[in-house]
Amino acid sequence: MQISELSDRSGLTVQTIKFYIREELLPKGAAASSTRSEYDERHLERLRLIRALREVGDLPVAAIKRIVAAVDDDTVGMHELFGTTQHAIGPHVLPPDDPHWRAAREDVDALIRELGWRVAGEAPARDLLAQTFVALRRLGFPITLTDLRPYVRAAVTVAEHEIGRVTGDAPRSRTVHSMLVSTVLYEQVLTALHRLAQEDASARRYGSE
Amino acid sequence: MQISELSDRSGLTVQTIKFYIREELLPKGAAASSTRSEYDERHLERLRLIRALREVGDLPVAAIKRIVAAVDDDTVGMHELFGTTQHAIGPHVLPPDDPHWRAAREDVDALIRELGWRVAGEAPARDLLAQTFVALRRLGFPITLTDLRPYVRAAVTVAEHEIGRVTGDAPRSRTVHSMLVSTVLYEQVLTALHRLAQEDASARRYGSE
DNA sequence: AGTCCTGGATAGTGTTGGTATCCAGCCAAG
DNA sequence: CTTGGCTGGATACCAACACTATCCAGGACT
Repeated sequence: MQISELSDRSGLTVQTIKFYIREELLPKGAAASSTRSEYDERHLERLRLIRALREVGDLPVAAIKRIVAAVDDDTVGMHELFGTTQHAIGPHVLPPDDPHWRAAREDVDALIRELGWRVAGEAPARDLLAQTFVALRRLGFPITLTDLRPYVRAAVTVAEHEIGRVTGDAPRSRTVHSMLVSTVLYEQVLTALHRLAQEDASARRYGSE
Repeated sequence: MQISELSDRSGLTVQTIKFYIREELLPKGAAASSTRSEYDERHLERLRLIRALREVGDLPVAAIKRIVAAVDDDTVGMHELFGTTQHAIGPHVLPPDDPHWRAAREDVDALIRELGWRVAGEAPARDLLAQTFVALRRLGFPITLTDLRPYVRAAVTVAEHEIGRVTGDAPRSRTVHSMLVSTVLYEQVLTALHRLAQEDASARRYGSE
């Protein structure tokens, strides 16, 4: 397959594909001559993955690069890939040395301990949650454990469902894709349904007609 | 209050505040002389809101501008503000004229009809969901209604909780803030907890030590 | 009187994610 | 065996975004 066919089938321009090769998101094709390379289904599949992570997951190119590097490394296990992905999707806020921030971060850590969750200490999602706590407090809407309970329950239910979906004796590449799909794409599914459910609830509460 | 005090108390630089005034996110202060203006608590509150929407919600400045315009317009009701916010947060993908896309979008519309949800036909979250469906299919992980059920349940539970939190006989500005907090900030709470719960589930499933 | 701060204007910066061009070198069709 | 189109590879360019830096002259405080 030539690059133009790869372009047609992936829906990305030739320039963009070249760009992804330069950025090492996509391996180059097998050189057939000095001005021609051969691409195969694996390239197409990789492009589909890249496109999903970029367009749906809105991940920066640098994050995708780290993810595909882990995908291509057979020594990386499922749980490690998970951590890599979490680090890649961020957020990449370096927490300011602020007492409010430290307090919020401590609340998050306490919550996770209390729930008995096994989560890496440096997981970026801890910072994301802490950052949100700080903002909520600044706005005069302090968060309470009671407020959090429905979120925790929802998150647990959904997460368990997702990990169950990944499990299976499929080949590694399939399992790996499944994991990325569960974390990155289904996060969007949850977000979208959350927004839609909110609009419905709002319509019920405030809507007249 | 001078602009320097506003800067200190909001944690934003003077330049940034000037920039927000230029961009009409923040009204200018009351001119006290040709080179001095007076700012009050409302300016500070507005800056806190802007900061939360930017840093936590990651909303573009243009979106925040539309939101605060609706906030400041007393004729805009709660549900309208809701719609404005949803449009502002996007996504702003103009759906391609693609049969796969149209099919996915039809699936989304059918799902919403089936659930009996009252959601605007042009709600961007419909497109977000459809876009995700397309990507999932392209990657060979088609979604089924069964897959979706836990997400729907989680979304409904959480959304109901949120709308309940907004309700109350507080002054409009408080209610309006509450609604924005619920939609933009609690979305991040849900996302963060989802990621943390996933990591825990993954650790349980794959973790050795 | 001197120093600092301010509003307002204009210009510049760094990052991100591509696009656009150009150049030979090939390859296949006529 | 030439001609037209496609290629790999390199370089330059671009637009959007969210600030950031400078400059200016006019107050204000000390």
